[in-house]
Amino acid sequence: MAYPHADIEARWQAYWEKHKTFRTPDEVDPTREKFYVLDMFPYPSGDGLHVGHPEGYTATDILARYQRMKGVNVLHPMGWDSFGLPAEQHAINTGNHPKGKTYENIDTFRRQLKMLGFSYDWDREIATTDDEYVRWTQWIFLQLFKRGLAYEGEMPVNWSPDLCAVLANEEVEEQRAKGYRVERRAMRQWVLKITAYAERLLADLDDLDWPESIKEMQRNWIGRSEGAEVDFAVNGETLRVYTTRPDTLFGATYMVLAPEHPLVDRITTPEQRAEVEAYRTAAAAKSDLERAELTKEKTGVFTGGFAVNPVNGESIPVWIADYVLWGYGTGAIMAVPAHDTRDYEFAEKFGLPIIQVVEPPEGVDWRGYVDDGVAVNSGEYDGLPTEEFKQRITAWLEERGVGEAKVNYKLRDWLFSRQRFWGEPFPLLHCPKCGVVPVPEDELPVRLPEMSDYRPTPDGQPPLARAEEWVKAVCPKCGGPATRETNTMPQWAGSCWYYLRFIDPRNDRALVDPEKEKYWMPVDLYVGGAEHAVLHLLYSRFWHKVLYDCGVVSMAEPFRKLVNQGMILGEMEYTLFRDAATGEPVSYDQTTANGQYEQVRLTEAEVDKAGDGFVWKAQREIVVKARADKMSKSRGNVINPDHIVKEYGADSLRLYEMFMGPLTQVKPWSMKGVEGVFRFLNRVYRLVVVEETGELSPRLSDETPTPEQLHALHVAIQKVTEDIEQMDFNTAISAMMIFVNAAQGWERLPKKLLEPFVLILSPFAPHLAEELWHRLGHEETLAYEPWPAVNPEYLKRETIEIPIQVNGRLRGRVQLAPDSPEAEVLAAALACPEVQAHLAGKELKRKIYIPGRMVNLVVG
RNA sequence: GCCCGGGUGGUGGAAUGGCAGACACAAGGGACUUAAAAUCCCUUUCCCUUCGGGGAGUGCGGGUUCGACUCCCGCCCCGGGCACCA
Repeated sequence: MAYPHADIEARWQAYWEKHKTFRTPDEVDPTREKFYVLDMFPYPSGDGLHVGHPEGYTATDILARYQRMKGVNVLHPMGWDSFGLPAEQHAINTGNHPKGKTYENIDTFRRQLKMLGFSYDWDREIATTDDEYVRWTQWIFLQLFKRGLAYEGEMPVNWSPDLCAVLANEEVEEQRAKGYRVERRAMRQWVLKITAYAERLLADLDDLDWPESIKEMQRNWIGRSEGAEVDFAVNGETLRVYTTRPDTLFGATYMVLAPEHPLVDRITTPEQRAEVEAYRTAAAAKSDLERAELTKEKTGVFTGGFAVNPVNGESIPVWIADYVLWGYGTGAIMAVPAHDTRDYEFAEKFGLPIIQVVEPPEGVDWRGYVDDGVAVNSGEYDGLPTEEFKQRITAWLEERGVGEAKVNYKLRDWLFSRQRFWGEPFPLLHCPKCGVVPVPEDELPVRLPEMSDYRPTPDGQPPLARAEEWVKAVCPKCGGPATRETNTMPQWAGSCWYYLRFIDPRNDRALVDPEKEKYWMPVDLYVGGAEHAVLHLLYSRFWHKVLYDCGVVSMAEPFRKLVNQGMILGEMEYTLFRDAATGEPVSYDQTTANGQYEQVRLTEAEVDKAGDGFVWKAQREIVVKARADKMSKSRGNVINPDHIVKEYGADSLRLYEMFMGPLTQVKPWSMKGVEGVFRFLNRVYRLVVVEETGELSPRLSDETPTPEQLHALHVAIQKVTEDIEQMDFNTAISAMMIFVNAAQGWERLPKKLLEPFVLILSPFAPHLAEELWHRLGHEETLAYEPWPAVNPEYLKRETIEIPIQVNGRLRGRVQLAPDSPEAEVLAAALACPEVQAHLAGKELKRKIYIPGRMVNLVVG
């Protein structure tokens, strides 16, 4: 027998919808405290919701419901990141506009989310594919364009012939992992000048309440480095290099240019030309990734040219090698093999000289020593510590006009166009007379046309180029004929600013009303997966700063606090390996990568822990594989939230996902664990209702709760309150379980005792809580009932138990009043018989009392 | 290679200088039942025990402290991110 979760959940979801319980007022009251709690909105894929989604969504929902009960004005919205490749693929396959499939998927997602009882203000729902939303995405792009932050260039890009699309550097890995080919190709592209904001994006990270790991990832991505540019003379020309170690200039024994460097042509000697050309051709054919993959073995070719080192007039050979990147610094380096790992490898391979110029600490080999030290073999600079040397030599270079201090970033400009149909069209026209002209703001949005063929063209022309009528336009400047830009924006565009639109989703005069923006921003808590650590979060911050500079938003950073939920893995699986040929079981640690094995699933009962691993009970020398894997269709270990809700109810799913462990941690799914929280909810239900009859429990009473009951209740209130604030949801649930375990043993259950308990349960299991609240005699929703306050009086105990240690080992306990003076506690401790046995015949050297916690007696 | 996390019973986890293993799962035993399910109660880190208790124990090795899962030093293993950025 189980509590009627299906009825209860349907009833309260209907109630919330009918009463618009979670509607956030449109008008803002600046005097009211606010809390903007945001989930990373999902891409509504055709597969529907998976169990990973409700993890973060439940966490934010608990916070939202809790804050409402604290009287805070809460903004808790949901929407759809609805542009995306799967819908476009569907359109290509069927010839139908991707819109249809997209909005069907949204309907599925919305139904599934409502089924889980999240307290979103659904009146604020937005989709990035809505015309009204696209309008403002395009508007923001125009602001970037007008500020010179969007430019067009013939760029070497990552072209995927399978996707017929250009990918951002950041996306290459992801798409390759999915099996798509990616190669280099030069194409006309729109690029956003994110590098202009590199310094601010880096500096403003410091004040954010984000996980340190995410901030660190962004810092690494931006990759700021300080150093110097130095001019070397080659054949009367200047070869400029970038180095972070100008102090090692005396140790430069050769130079390396990127194969693409324009100087290569002019310095290559006739004897070396053929070899150099061959190397350059080979390098050009490789993608960035292929170049990186050949890391193991350095390659390069001598150009025949020599460069003169400005600090000592030495002539050193100039090589080309693909370990030097054309896109970073000046595309050329001075090589200091003694103190740079890459240069060292290269010099070793090609027999180039290695000169020590940094003295490492005592006992460390100078060869390949890359850290700071003291200068040697550097003329008048000998003896200088690295840091000081850097400054002196940079000043010297600047004085002579042969170099300067320079800051560099790894961050590249953001390749912003895609040769796809299903994205925001660029609000730009190409006019033969006026060049690139923005579409006037009052003509936005530029809508996508209806088409019959959504395929991209194999030559890289976007599908929009086929929409001949759509492409034709009139230039707003000269009135002459113009053509529309046929590239579209990447999926990131819509997700860059959606958190702003939630504040004022139906505004048709501005993307957000400034007064409302000022009230609601920043987002107080942003929860989502760590996979967006760099891309989405960096792009959003960039756009936000541009909007800040435009005066559209009032502060420089959008997300005050960020939390990443940990991934939910499939169930723990025990696998026995058998030799495919003989059928003999093979120990997992004996298996090899190219061996052929039959894999057999074992149950927990068939295995036993042995040392670090698990063995097969039937044959204990056989080690089995024990691990939980990522959920995936191919592994067949995907848990469908619909099934869980059907079987156990939404409250159980919510509660289980919060009870599994700390929110931020990776954790394996356990069906048994779901049943565990389900049993807990059943027990809660039975405190109030007699399950068989549906009648109120005869144990309920109008009496005043006993001190013992109040104590248990207020301990729970305190723990749940603290834990919600710290997002330690698993221990909050544990505290409620402790209360319910105690309550089961009580003969009488005063309503005044259960009511506050139902309230603290409500953020976690809102449907059941509403039902019980109602059954306890309330007409209205509990969503805005004041959060129960802890009464410290009830937390006090008449006596407390003090553990007594002798030499740090627990030997006994004493019962005392909590405010007993130290002397009394120590006397009781010494009098304790179990303790005395360990004191006998020894000298008492020290007595330590930690008030209310414990006693330690040190004897010798 | 570098940078972050993390390592605690059979399992998920709790305890952030003061009783290691809360809470839950699994397992074992019992009650109820014609029986089963459901429910409820008990046991459950390991080893020894004369059943009073004793000893060991939070990846490994050291250290600090009256006291260390917690702090410090060195190492091993697992997960994630970055990876020729000069």
